[in-house]
Order: sequence, then C-alpha cells, then structure tokens
Amino acid sequence: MKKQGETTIHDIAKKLNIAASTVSRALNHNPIISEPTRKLIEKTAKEMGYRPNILAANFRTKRTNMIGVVLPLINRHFFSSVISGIEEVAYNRGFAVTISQSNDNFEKEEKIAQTLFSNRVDGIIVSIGMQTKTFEHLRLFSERNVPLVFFDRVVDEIEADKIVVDDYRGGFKATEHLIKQGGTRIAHIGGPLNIKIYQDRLAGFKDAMEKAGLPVEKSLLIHNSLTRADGTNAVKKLLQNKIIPDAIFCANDTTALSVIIYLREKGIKVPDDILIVGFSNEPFSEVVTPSISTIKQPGFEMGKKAADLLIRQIKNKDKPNHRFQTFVMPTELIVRESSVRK
Amino acid sequence: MKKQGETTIHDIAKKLNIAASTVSRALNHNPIISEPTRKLIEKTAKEMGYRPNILAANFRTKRTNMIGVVLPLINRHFFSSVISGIEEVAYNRGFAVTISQSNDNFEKEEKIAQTLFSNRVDGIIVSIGMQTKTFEHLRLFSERNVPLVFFDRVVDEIEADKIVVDDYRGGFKATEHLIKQGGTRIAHIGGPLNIKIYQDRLAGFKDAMEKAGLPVEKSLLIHNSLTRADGTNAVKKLLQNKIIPDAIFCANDTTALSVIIYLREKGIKVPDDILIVGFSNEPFSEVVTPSISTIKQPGFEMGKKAADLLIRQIKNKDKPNHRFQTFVMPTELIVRESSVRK
DNA sequence: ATTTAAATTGCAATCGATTGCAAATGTATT
DNA sequence: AATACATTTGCAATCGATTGCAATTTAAAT
Repeated sequence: MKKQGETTIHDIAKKLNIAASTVSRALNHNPIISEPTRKLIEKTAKEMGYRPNILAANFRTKRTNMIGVVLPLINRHFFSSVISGIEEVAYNRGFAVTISQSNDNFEKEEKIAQTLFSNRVDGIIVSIGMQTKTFEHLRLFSERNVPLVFFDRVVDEIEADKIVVDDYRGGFKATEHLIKQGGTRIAHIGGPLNIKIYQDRLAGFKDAMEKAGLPVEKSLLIHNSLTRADGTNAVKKLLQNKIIPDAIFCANDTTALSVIIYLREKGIKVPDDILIVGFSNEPFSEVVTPSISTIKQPGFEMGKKAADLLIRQIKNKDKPNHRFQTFVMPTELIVRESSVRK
Repeated sequence: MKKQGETTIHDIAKKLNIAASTVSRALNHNPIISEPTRKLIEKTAKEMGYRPNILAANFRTKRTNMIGVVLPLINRHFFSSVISGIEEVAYNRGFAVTISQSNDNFEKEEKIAQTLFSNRVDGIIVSIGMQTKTFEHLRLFSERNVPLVFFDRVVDEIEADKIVVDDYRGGFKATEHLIKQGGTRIAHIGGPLNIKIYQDRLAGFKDAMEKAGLPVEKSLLIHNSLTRADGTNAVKKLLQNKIIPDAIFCANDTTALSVIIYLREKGIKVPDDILIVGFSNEPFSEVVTPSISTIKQPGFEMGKKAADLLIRQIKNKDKPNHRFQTFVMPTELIVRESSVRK
C-alpha cells in the first residue's frame, strides 16, 4: 500500500487516469467540467470514501467558511435568540458558527477577538461588553477588511453594518405606559452610558417625561451594570431618597426582577405602591409574581438579519465601496402585572 | 515590493539571512534553537508585524486547536454553565471552543457532527438530543480516533469518557423529600427513556417510593419531551386520573413551572394541594411564586472536568490504551416553597 | 592542535487542494 | 478538408508552516 491515510483528490485522479485539477473542479461543481466526467468522479470519490481535507482547502483559499460571534453572555434569552437566528441563516448558507462569550470582561473580549482573527474567521458578529470603551481589537477586523456586523450593543466609532432595536422608542413607550398608569415620580435604573443602547433608553425615558410635563429628578436616575446585585443596591438607594418613586423603568428584566424581589421583602407592593417595567422580555419575566411588563426585542430576527448582512459582505468582498447600513428593529411593549394598578 | 500581503516566516528568514525552518522553530520555542537566535527572531518578527498563518499550520500539523461542543440548547442555565466551564479550561490551555446547538433535533445534530468532523476539530464534547437513538454520527469520531467526551446526556453504546450527575440519587432525594412532606400519591413527569438520565431519575423515584412502601401507580407516570407545552398536557392528564396526585416530581424545572402555572389557573394550590419538585435549578425556579424546589447540578464543574478530560486525551493521543472513565458528580436538593406545606 | 561529541542551523520535501494558463479534443463553418 | 472556434482537460506552480535528516558550527577532551 502506498498511503495509509485518507484518500485525496490525487488518489482519485490516479485511479481514473486523469488530472487532480479535474477532480477538484468536478467536486466543486465547476461547470467547465463535462457532465459525464463529473458524474464519474463523484461516483469514484464516494466509492473510495473520499472526504475533502478542509484544512488544505482553507489554507489555499484563505477562507474558513466560519463566522465568529462575540457577545457578553449566551445565557440571556435575548442573546441566545440572536444566536439561533444567526445559526439558522449561517448553516443554510454553508457557514459554521463559533460562539464566544466575553462575560462583559474587556480582556476576555480582546482575547476572543485575537483568537478569531488569528483563526481567520470569514467575518464576525459582535455585541460589545459593558466594560468596552476602546475598540482596537475590533478595528483589527475592519482595518484588515474582515467583514464585521454589530448588533444590539454597537460601536459608533467603527463603520460597519449594525442591527439595533429601537431602544429610544422602547424607552419612550415603557415610560409613557408608566405615566398612563399614574406614575409621576418615575425613576430609571439604566446601564453604563458608554453603551449606546442605554443612552437611547435613557433618552426615550427623558423625552416621554418631558412630553408629559413631568420632571426628571437627578436623584431618581441610577446607572450601573444591571446585575441582580446592582438592582438591589439601586432600589435600596431609591428608597432612601427624599422623593420616593412611584414607578421605575428598569433597563433590563434582571434589574426589574431584583427590584421586585427586594420590594416584596420590604413589604412594598408591586404594582400597588410602585409600578415596574423592565426590558428584553426574558422568559422569567412572564412567570414571576407579579409578572413583569417589559419591552420585547426581536432577537431571532436580529440574528437572521445580522448573519444575512455579514454573509452578503463576505460574498461581495471584492466589490468596492460597500455602503454600511444600520437597521433598526421595532420593539413591542408587553403589559403584564407589574405595571398595572388593579 | 515583492509581496503585498502578510509577512511569512520566509520573509523573516530572508531578512536575517537564515533558514525558514530556524524561524519556525524559534517561534515555536523549540529548545533546539539557541537563546540569542530566538530572541533576535522574535524581535524581528514583531518588527515586521508577523502573524502566523494558522491555516497553514493547521493544515501541516492536522491539528486545529479547536474543540467542538454539541448540546441541545444553549439557553438553559445548566448547559450554559457547562459551556462556561468548558471555555474556562479550554482558553487557558490554548484551545478555541465552537458551540453548536442541536435544538433536540436529530438531523441538526447529525449535520453539526459532520461539520465539526470535516472541520477537523481536535475533539468534541457532546450531550445528545432527545430524539437521538442512533449514534453513527458520533461513532465517526470514536472510530477515527478523534477524542470524544460525553456529559449529562451520555451514550452507553459508545466507549468514551463521560461526566454525569448522580441522577439516580437526585431522583431519589427529590422523591424522598416529597414523601417526607406528606406526599403519598406521587406522580412523575419524566423525559424520554432512551436517554439515560431520565431512566436514572425514574429509577431513583421508584426506589424511594418502594423504600417508603408507597405504590408506583402506572397512571401517575408520564414521559414526554419536558417542554412547557408537554408539562401542561401532562398535568391536565394527571388531573383527569381516577387517582389525583398529591405531589409531582418533574424531571426538569420547565415542566415544574408549567405545572405550577396550570394549577394556579385551575385554582389548585401549590404546595397546599399538590407538592412539586423540579430538576436542574434553572434561575427562574428561584423567582417564581411559589419558588420551585429542585435538584441542583454542578454545571460549571462538569464543564471544566469535561474540557480537562478531553484535552488530556488530545495531548495523549499517541499513547496507547486510554482507559475511559465515567465521572459522577453529586447533586443537591434545594428546598423552596413548592414542596413545603405551610 | 586534533579528534570527538554536542549543540545549532539549513535543506528540501511535504501536507492536499486550488487555479492560471496551456494543451488537447470536439464541433461548426466555409 | 481545412480553418476557426468552443469545450474539456492537464500541467505545474502555489499557499505557509513544519520536520526528518544532513550539514555546519561550537565546545570539550585528549
């Protein structure tokens, strides 16, 4: 025996007394190869148990058919919906997806970006972490012409396709709803303002207040990292205020949840004493008592769109002047128990 | 200019008037290269902005430094904890992780396995889907000597390292607890019996019943796919029984949740009328009303262990006769409101 | 100063698929 | 039948890093 390992196109070529290039082209459905030859080659390949060596092909073509996804945390319903959307589109178009979570840790995010770049992914889809304030690790991609799409937590400083939800309108609708339900001293617990979505949710909040002629009290505005612990601390602080809020718009459901739990412990009734609205429509928001009113984001669709845009960029890499776009997806207010006075 | 693209080891070699092989060895910290030469090469490489072409290296070495993870659904707290554990270990040891979800869909799982295999991952970590009853797509790996580690939903038919939790004891403890709380007509809503963990949870249930001298009523045993909808259907069915249960051991928290919601709608009180215990300790189980008693699984540790075992196999691939092991991790009963009569 | 052994470095093949260009074959036209 | 053109196929270089083995340099020993 000559070779012990896998069969290669050369083995097939030798067996059929043709050139390896012909085999390669036939197997790639290159129309320059005639129908009968292609059929023959395919048949032989199957018989010989041929499996293409993707590593060799990748090396030669400088493509990997792999797209990288970088996001803060996969264990959030919103993010995992996005992933599902990305996967659906990517798999159907022949791309594998590799997912990495930064845990909102900047160093981890940098390292992931490096790894993905070194591994020559064909493109990446990114939602940045809470600590991320510089972007060199992402510029790496845009500068070296590796397609890049942002979603949700996007970066203004880098030109790229972007998919966001209408956070401004989301914040506006949530606040407007609280006002309609009788809120007047409305607090907002938001995320870090280096992240655009939290700026926008805040802006929506402020505008809704202004429109209703309500004051935005500085002491009723808190920004933190929106974790369970942060939420508890925030509500504690709010309750120590001179002005105690009668409604709170939380920039995510996790915060809304911890607020509700803390208030329950303190014997403060939601929604009777304080109205609450969250953001994201995490599954738990539907099942806690009281169930949490929230803003629903179309995660799955965002993922599909992001993958579609990315793959489009990958396929058109040679074509010049791609025009970057930002897609704004609609949000939906879901009214549940936490914001409706009985 | 000669080349327009990336600098290669040949460029470095030419510049220093040495051989490319020396450059390669130096950059890989091969001790055969003398200290001063290595230093010089590293310095020059940095100056020239050299980035190794991983695709070329992968091709040559037939390794990718990538491990694949296949699991049913990333959006489960347990699974994403496992992923975090895997990532932690893998990154520290120089491996990238690519995660794919089968959505409990057999075809998808097969396709993922194919893709990972074709992409020559160095090893895979798998938890099979609910529909998976044949294993050729996984044998592919074990037969071709690609390291494989199972976790949670393992496959008896394939020899491999396995990490499981003590599902039997989990089921036993849950049931025992329900009995202590006064349950006598205890129902069990379990998963598909082609999956070992559900067999084991059932076995634990049965043994606890037997030990207490309680009968296991056939009509109080239901097996389904443990989704929200399945849970609702199951509890409906249970309520139509001649013998109505006074306690239910659910094989996951999702089922426990939908049971609780359904019972609430029907005005049946949990825990007063029916006691409930779930499994997995999903985050929502803590925050629903009533909070759900459940069995906690050490997901993060399982992930770390799985990655460790896999990487160990990868590193020792040449060494003969690896002895496959099964690790059983402990479970913990968490008692909350749903199972304690006031 | 020679010989011998050890430490470094270089040569050149190799991994397997892809692709520009040349060559060969086939078909149509006059 | 000869020429022109279209259709297929083959040749050979190439991608960049790795590695067994040979060659060279250096150090140690006599």
